Amino acid sequence: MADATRERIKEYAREIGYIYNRRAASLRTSRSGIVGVVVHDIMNPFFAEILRSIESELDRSRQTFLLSNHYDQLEKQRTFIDTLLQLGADGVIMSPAIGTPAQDIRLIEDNGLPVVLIARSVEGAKVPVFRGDDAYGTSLSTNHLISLGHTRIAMVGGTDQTSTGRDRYQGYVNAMEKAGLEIRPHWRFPGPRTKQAGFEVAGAFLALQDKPTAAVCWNDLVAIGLMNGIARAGLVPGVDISVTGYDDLEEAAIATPALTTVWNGQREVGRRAARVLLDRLNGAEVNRSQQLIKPELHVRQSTGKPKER
Amino acid sequence: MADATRERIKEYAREIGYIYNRRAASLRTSRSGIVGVVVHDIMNPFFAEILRSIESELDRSRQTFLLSNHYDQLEKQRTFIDTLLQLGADGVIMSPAIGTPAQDIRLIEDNGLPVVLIARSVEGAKVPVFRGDDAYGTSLSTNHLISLGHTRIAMVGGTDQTSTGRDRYQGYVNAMEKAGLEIRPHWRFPGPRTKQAGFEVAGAFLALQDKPTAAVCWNDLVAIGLMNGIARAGLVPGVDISVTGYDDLEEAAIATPALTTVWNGQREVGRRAARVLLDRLNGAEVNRSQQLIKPELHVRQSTGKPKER
DNA sequence: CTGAAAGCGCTTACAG
DNA sequence: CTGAAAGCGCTTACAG
Repeated sequence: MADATRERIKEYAREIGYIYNRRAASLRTSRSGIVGVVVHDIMNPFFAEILRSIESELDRSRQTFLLSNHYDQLEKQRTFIDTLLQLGADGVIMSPAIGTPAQDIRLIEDNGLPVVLIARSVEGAKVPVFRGDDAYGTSLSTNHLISLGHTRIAMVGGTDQTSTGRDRYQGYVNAMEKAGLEIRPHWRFPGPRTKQAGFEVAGAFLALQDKPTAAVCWNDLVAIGLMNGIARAGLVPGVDISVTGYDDLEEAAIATPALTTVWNGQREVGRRAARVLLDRLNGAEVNRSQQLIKPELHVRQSTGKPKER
Repeated sequence: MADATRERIKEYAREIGYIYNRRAASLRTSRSGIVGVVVHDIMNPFFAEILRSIESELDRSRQTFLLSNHYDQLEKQRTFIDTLLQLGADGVIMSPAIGTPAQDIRLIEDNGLPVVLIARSVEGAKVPVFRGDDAYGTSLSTNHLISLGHTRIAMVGGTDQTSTGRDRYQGYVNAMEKAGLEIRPHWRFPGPRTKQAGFEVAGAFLALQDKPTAAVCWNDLVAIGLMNGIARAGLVPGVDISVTGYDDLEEAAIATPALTTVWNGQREVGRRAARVLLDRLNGAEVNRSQQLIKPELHVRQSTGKPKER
């Protein structure tokens, strides 16, 4: 068939409103052009920034992406994975829910869907993982505070239930120990990773007898919430209490005061994860190991010398 | 077949890893269980809050939702709609991109997908619309500022290209005119609806000879950005300059100072839009008119009496 | 009531 | 090289 004829037919098809049926095609070819993306919560700007770069990467390969939040509920995650399998998705990018067993990852792969993990790893799962080097990251911010002269430093937000949480805490502990500083258990405020949570910690934090002069926060949201709480109590963040964040969201630079934080390479994580998945879809053999993206400290106005020594 | 037998078979199917093929089923029944949701940008917490309530509503009916951002690009929106048609989606909930013609909505409906609009309406499209009463909303915040004694009031952020933008500006104009106050063109700062944009307006705003004592902002993001900019310039928002937001995001209550804003019923919008779509999917005849959700003023600390008269 | 057959709209392997 | 047929995995209408 001549190209001109082909074009004329396409033109005519468009005219009469023909719609290509992807279900039928997919049934026949067992390729759907759908990639699943599962994260904790798209309302979290950290994931939103990752999603954007995944989106722009997948767009180029004309893959449709199917998004879901699992809110750290294994059940919700499994339901979504099931939906992906039923729809014949081609692959999955996921930030696994807390407690995801390696077995769940295996099951997806056994059903023919390549998996790429982001942000969190799963012990024992043999798939590519892209995440920041969290322990290194919090050691950067903790060391920065130590070098300013702080000795009583708190850790606010996060949980021990994720690899990220454990690593970020470890980085803080490493830096403190290396500097010979004391780590008091009640200086740690575990909790959700939201502004609201940071805001709510402020009261307890400021009421401590042996009140720390600085806080390493789990992420920017917690840090901004904590700063809001400190400001609400009539103190000045960055002057009375130094605060560091994590992620370097777009918002960090315009917070008041501008937030000292750790750039976590979310753009990079999304882009690389999407590319590796596309490579796997094209049958390429890829590196099934953990790829740590090196974080960087961005110093702004929320940290300064301690007021009292 | 007895129920017990049916259960045993299901059990066995699960055991051997049987996966129900929804593409095949959908090909046969022409029902896919997929609902498309298109918004401007999921990174915007306003849409994120709407999406949450849509999600929880659709979850109950076991509908999968396929999400996409159009970033106000008609082309991106059309591509996504095309994908939905090809996948045989059952319906669409959308916040239409700027410039969406009624024809585009018709085309979707003609292909058998019921459409429900949220947040914005499309002139001439005969489909249900759920949005806040924007003109009424900004008149609430403007009147609040007027009653505090402000006479020079600016409008920051937004665009005339959307029904929402025009209505919010109109509400401000109405309130100003009713109070016999002057509306100066350079007191209007149109612009994107982001924190960044609000932050960047602060400089020009504060440099005005006839500087307003208050600003009605397009949404909470713009308001929080503007407040950050005001604080960065050494002034105190809520004392030196009064600021109002719009939406009442979760964040508004923990901003510094806590933001006076207009609750915009995003939960309500999402919930009702999802329900009406589900009703349409079940063949029910629904009200194809615009449903305005009545906004409410939430007064907090970012507004006060004008400092100078 | 039960079971085999037809058909949804594609793609691909195969016969002519 | 071209065109008709088979088949992906379901559901439903129909014959027995």
